[in-house]
Amino acid sequence: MQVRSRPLTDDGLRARKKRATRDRLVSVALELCAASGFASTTVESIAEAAGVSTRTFFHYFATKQDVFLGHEHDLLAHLVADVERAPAAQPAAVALWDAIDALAKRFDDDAEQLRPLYALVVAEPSLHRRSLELQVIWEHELATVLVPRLSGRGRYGRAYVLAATALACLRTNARQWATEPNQRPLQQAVRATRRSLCEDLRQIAV
Amino acid sequence: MQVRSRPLTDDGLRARKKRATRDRLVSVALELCAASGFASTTVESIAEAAGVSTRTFFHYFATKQDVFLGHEHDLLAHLVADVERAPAAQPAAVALWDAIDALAKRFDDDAEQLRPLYALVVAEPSLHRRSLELQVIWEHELATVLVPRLSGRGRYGRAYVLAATALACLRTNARQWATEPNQRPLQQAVRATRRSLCEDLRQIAV
DNA sequence: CGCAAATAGTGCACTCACTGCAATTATCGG
DNA sequence: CCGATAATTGCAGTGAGTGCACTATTTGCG
Repeated sequence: MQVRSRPLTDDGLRARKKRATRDRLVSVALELCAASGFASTTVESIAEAAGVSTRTFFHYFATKQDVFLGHEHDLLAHLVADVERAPAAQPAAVALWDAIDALAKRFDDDAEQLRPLYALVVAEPSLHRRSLELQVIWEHELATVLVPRLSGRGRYGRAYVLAATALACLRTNARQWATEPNQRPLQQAVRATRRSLCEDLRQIAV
Repeated sequence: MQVRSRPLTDDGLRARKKRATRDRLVSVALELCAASGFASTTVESIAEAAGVSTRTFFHYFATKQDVFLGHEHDLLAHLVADVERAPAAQPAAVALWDAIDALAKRFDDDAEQLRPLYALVVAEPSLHRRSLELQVIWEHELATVLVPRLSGRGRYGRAYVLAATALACLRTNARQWATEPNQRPLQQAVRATRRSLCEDLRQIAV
C-alpha cells in the first residue's frame, strides 16, 4: 500500500528494484511472522531480513500491519471497478451483488495464498482492526459508485447501507472460510448467505 | 471499559472512588481532546489532569482510545440484552430489528452527549478503528443470541450476516447523524433505511 | 478495635511503532 | 557525462503500552 509516488516509467531499473524490495519485505514478513507470530516480530527484524533499513520499511508501508493488507486493497479495488463496469441500466443491488460474487470467486481462485493470509488477519487483533478500517474506506468508494444507480431521496444513505451489507456478508463468510478447515468454496457460501438473507429480511418487510 | 475485577460490594468506598476516578478520566480527556485534538493529547497529560499516574490510566483503560468508547460498549450490551429478552417465538430478524430500533431511540434520547462523541470517533482514525473492532466483537455476541431463533443448516453463518447487516445499517446511519447538522432522528433514519434495504434486496431475490 | 487478605495505585525501566530532518546514494532523461 | 529526481539511510525523538515489585487503602471478620 501507499508507495509514495509513481516513477515516470513503470519498468525502469528503479521501478523494478522497488517492486522487488516490496515483494521481499512481504515474503520475509510472512516467514518471520509464521515462525514467531505477528506481535513479537519487530519491524526492525523484518527490515533487516529483507536487507533494508527500518526507516525504509516505513517508506513502503505506513504501518506494520499494511505488509499483510496489500492483497485486500487490491481485491477491494477490483470490486469497485467491477461495479463501475457493469451495464448502466443495471440496478444498484444487482450490479453490487454480481461484483461480490465475482470477488468471492477471486478468493477461491487464489485460495492457496489467501486463506492463510486472511486467517492471520482475523487472528491478530491489530491486523483485524486495520483490515476493518480498510473495508470502511472501500465501503465509501463502493457507495460512491453505487449512487448513480439509485434514485429518490436518501439514495446516498441507501448506497452506504447496500455497500455495507454486501461487504459484511463477504467478511463474515470469508472469516469462516479462512479459519475453518474443509470449507466449501467462498462463492458458494456467499450465494447461499445472500439467498437466506433475502428470505430472513422478508419477515420484516412491511 | 475493562475494569480489572469487580469488588464484592457495589457501593462501598472503594467502588465509589473507582467510579469517580473513572468518570474524572473520561471528562478530563474529553476537555483536553476538545481543546487540542485526540492525537496530540497524551495519556500522560490526561492522567495528570485527573490526578492519577500514567500507569493507573492503563488500569482503567486498555488503550488510550477506550476512554471514549465506554458508551458504545454500554449501548451494544443493551442491544444484545434486548434481543435475548424478546419473546421466544419471535423470528431472529424481527427480534433483531426491533432491538436495533430501540437502540436507535437510545441514541436519540441521549443525543446531546452522543452526537459529539460519535462525531469525534469517526473523525479520528485510531478511534474509528477501535470502534469498528468493538462492533465486530458485539456482532459475535449478537450472532450467538440469534442462533436459537434460526433453524436449518448454516444458521450459524446466517446469524452472523443478519447481525452484521443490522449493525452496518446502524453504523452508517449513525455516522451521518453524528456528522451532518440538522439530521432527522436516528430512529427515523434507521427505519427508512431498513425499508429501502428490503426493497433493494427484493431485486436480487431469485 | 485490629488484623490479615484483597484490591487499587505508583514508580521505574523497558520495548517498539512511527516520525521529521538532513545527508547520501542511485537512477533518470537528455 | 550532468543536472534533476527519487530512494535510502542514520539519528534523535515521541509516546503508547507492559511487567514488576512495592506501597497504600479498603474490606470483611473475629
